[in-house]
Parts: sequence; structure tokens; C-alpha cells
Amino acid sequence: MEPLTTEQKIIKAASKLFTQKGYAATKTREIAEEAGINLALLNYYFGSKERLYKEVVKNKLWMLLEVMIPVLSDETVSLKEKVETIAENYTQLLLEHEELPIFILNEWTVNEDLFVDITRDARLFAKPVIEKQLKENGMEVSVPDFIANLLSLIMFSFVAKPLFISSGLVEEEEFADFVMRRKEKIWEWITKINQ
Amino acid sequence: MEPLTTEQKIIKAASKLFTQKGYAATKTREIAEEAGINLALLNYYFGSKERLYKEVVKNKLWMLLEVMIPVLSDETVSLKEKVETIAENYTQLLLEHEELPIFILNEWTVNEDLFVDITRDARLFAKPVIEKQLKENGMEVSVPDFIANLLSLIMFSFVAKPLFISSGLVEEEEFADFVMRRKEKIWEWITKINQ
DNA sequence: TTTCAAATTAAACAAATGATTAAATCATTT
DNA sequence: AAATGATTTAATCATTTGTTTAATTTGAAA
Repeated sequence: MEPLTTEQKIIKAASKLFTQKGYAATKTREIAEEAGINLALLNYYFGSKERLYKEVVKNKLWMLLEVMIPVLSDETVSLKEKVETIAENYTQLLLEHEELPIFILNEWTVNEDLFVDITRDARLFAKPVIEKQLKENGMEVSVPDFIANLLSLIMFSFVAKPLFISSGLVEEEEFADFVMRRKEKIWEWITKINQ
Repeated sequence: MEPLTTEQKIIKAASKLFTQKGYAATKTREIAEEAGINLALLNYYFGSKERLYKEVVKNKLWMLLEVMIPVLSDETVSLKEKVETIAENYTQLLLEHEELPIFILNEWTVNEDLFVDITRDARLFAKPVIEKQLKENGMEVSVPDFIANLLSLIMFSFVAKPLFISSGLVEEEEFADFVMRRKEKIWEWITKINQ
């Protein structure tokens, strides 16, 4: 348990506040207070609020993608293993960071330019690998539809959590159970969908 | 084509900017400029930025819910018709207002208090009606899972559009085609999932 | 111990921002 | 035409906000 460096304290506080409230609503003074550091240190280490923000977004986007990209691209992992690993890892990750997908997807919509740099030249999905494995499994679905169905069924519950809670469809206390149970069914659903 | 009243011009401009950029990033002077009115009129008609914002959120939330709620609650509409109508209506609506779901879901996460008032006492989902129809169709799925699957498969493509576009999985020009084709398969998918 | 760069602090600056005021204009009624 | 209330305008206010500055402290090297 090394004590955090000043830089780490700032990143930690900024990550928390930016993901909770978005870029514009988060004030540099808040970040400084949350981090327990002097306001000027924020600019000393990161130059500006925007540069700090980009740092945070890069981290968070990577958290979200690394669960999926390497697994999907790996030819030695079967389609079933892929789906089950991704379902498992995402549910795990998102239960610990519920705000992650909505933060990233909203920022990606509102602040598109920012993501151009980050995702440039990143081969996010290994289309040929997945295409081959879909055929091997007798699935006639297209790669985009396969990815869309997979991510939908795993992630949407987290994105739309407030709707589920407010409507009384799912109680706050049983939400974790709800997504854990769904996680177990993903592979079954995916195979059924694609016959 | 009546010319818009000042109030309508403000609401229109505010709707556009708030949904595009969120509450904090939207400045009252921008709204005034976009609406072509004097800044003071915003407070004259709506009292404050926050009250104007609540007005916009209420409208947008209702746009999103009215596609779904009345249809789902109607006992005289079969489950198949329900699913197909909702798939059709949502795809239509969201193609015209792509920013709508991510705006509402993000605001609902970031600004939860605001939605307490709006959704209080609103029986969003008619659980018993759907439960009955699921049984009649031999579907053993729970209502929350049914709703989650339905909304996931329809809406997630819009929420995650930037991911699909940036990854090259779907081209911007073919996005409308992509979601239109998916829309046609929703009922098939839903039935297969629940055997 | 002295030196010196790195790290930290308090204070201040300039611009932006939500809101208000008081005067001017408009439209409707008398 | 005069009167009256509703609408609109330009100007201003008080804070907030991101950033900078200049001085101080810290800690390691000489």
C-alpha cells in the first residue's frame, strides 16, 4: 500500500468526478478538494482541465475495451469461450464500475472529436476471425449483428439501470443478482438467436 | 406554419442544445442565440436555466416512454403486435432523434433526483398484463428479462452507435439500414430466446 | 551545510456565466 | 388617442471558473 503520488491522487479524484458528473459539470476546484491537493497542482501536473480529462477518458475507454478486444481477436479461443468470457468479465467489471458504459458512450456521442485520436488505427474488432468462427458454429448472422446482440444483452441493463429501478421492474438490491443471472444465459441466447 | 412563439423558440433551441451537449455544457447565452431571442427572455419565460432544463427533460423522457408504455399495457394487443409495434416505433423515432436515448439515460444516471419527480407514481410497466401474455405464448422468461431483451436489441445500437462507427463495424451511411434490418428480426429473436 | 531544482502554496486575474434591473416597445382595450 | 399590461431590450451585477504568478517549502545532491 504505497501512498499515492500527487499525480495519482489527482487522476483518482478526476476519474471519480468526471465519470459521475461529466466534463462540464466537474469543476477543477472540486477535483483538487477531492484529491486533497492545492488547485494549482492540477495545472502543474496536467497543464489543463481538458488534458486531465483526456487522460481519464483514455483510461476508462481502455477499461471498457480491454475486456472484449483481445478475447474476440484470439483465434485459439472458441466462440463459446469468447461469449462466456466476455459476459463474465463485463458483468464483473460493470458491477464494480456501473457508471462506466454510460459515461463512455455519452462522452463518445457528445465529444466525438476526443475519441478520434484515441481509437485511431485501433483495430477494435477482428472481423475475419469472428466471421470464420460464426460459420464454423453454423451461425448465419453478420459480424455487426453478432457484436450488437452480444453487447446489447450484456451491457444494456447497466446503461438503462435507472429505468429498471425507477419502474420497479428490478429492485436496487436485486440488481446484481439480475445481471448475474442474465450473464449465465448469454451463450444460450446467442446460439438460439442464430439458430 | 404558424411562426413560433418566443416560448416555443426557446424550448426548441434548448432541446437541441441540451440533448447535444448536456446541461452544464450548454450556456444560457447559447440558447438565447440559437433561439434568436434576448437572454433576459429566457428567465422571463422560464425563471431559470434549471427550470427550462426540467421542461426539456420531461418532454424528451416522454417522447421515449410513450412509444412503449401504452402499447405494453394494452391487453387487447397481442404480444407479437406489441413487440413489432415497439420495434417499429422505436427505430423510427430514434432514427429521427439519435441522441435521445443516450441523453435520457445519461441524465437519468447523472441527475437522478430530477427524474424522481417526473416518474413518481407513473406505472411505467404493466407487469401483470405482460406476465399473462408471456405465459400464453409459452415463454418462461421473467418480465424484467423480457423487457431488458426487447429494449436491448432495439435501442442498444443507437446508444453504442459511436462504437460501431469508429470500429468500422458499421459505416455511417449504412447505419439506418443496419437498424432497419435488425428491427425486422426482433420478434423472431425474442421468440427464439424464450424458446 | 549549502545549493538548487522540484513540489507546493496562497493570492490574484481575466473571462465566462446565470440572473436581474430598469427602461423601452408593442399590442390590446377603453 | 390614451392608458395599461405584456413583452423585449441593453446594460449591469455578483459569482464562479480555469489558469497563472510569485513566493515558499521540501528533499536530495554536492
